[in-house]
Amino acid sequence: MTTKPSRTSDAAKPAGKDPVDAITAQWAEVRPDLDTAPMAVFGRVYRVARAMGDRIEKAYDRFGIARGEFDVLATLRRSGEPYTLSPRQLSATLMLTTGGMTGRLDKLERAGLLSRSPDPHDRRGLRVTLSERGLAIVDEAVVAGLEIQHEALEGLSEDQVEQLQELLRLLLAGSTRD
Amino acid sequence: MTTKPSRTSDAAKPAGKDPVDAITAQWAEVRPDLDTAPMAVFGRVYRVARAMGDRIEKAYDRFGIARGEFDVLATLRRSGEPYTLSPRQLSATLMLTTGGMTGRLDKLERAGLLSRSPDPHDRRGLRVTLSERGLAIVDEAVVAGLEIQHEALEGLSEDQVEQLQELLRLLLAGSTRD
DNA sequence: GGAAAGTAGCTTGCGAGTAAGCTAGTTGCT
DNA sequence: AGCAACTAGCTTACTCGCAAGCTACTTTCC
Repeated sequence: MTTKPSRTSDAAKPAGKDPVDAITAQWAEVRPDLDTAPMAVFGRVYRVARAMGDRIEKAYDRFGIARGEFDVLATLRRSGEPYTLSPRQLSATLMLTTGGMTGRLDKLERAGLLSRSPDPHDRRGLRVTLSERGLAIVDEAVVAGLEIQHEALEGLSEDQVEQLQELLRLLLAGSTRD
Repeated sequence: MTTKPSRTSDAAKPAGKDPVDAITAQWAEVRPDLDTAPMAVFGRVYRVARAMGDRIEKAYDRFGIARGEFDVLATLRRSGEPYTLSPRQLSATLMLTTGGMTGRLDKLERAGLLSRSPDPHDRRGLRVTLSERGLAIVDEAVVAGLEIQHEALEGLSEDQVEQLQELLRLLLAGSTRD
């Protein structure tokens, strides 16, 4: 629970021995010509993303929303008052097609967490606004999500988190370059 | 293409200024009570996972396989000769339901990349075996995927990659603990 | 002012995954 | 031996996202 280094820094080779190590070891055996280092990096990234996604999804369960729906509410929430954005802005921010956005908004509107109203300046457009209930729920859910994320970082010192942050920034830049 | 540091290490605060920074800054404004550090870490993890997944998916296109299908072939490949596993082993390894596995195997079998045969020791079971074509394709595809992953790491020095590796190991442990 | 091009949001059809349930075959207990 | 519990793989119903196409409206440009 506290800041246990979760072992990994005993000998020269930390050899934490996780599933990704097993996979890269297997590759090394059948294809010794390959450099498996990148595979290990991204393999862990994928697994962290998936594991944390699942956990957070489960945490949102009790608010009756899925993760994608939380993302919509959160985007509205952090845009500040009056918690209003257009479907277009939302789908662009969340990297979702307009079709997917329509579906999410339908569900959230049915649940009473937001409302759609016509854009007064452009009759093609809509304005999506967080309802009071939506605001309350997202404010609770974001805390619940952070809680889980915080727990997952307990094995790292503050310095390590900061280091990780910088390295991930580089990695994200490299992964989205071009 | 080479080893451009992609800028980020000029001043004290690297301030690479990426989309995740913008999001956390927004949160800090509307909810200054929240600790947004974990959000930034996992936000970047999600984005890297998604961006790289998309890229690799595209790279596999030219082999006529999707990413999930590659994963099946790769699991068989790295199990070594005779490149045979049961659907159960595959679905367990790939964290896929048996129903999902059936679908993937159907597609791959139809494409001639693997074959299903009865398990001689258990008449309930099957043995899935990589075909010659499947073996050839996965051996090419894995190289193509590594290429892309390697490129994404070009902004990091060898030391940084190693550091990142260790930190990700800790992060994965914390994300899958319990 | 009016046609062409662009933009907003919705609808439809499709692909891929899960969850739940089925059948056939195996293992374990008595 | 015989019945209960388990396991392997498949099927079905459902969800969710994307891609493509639609209508309505706006902007641009002559």
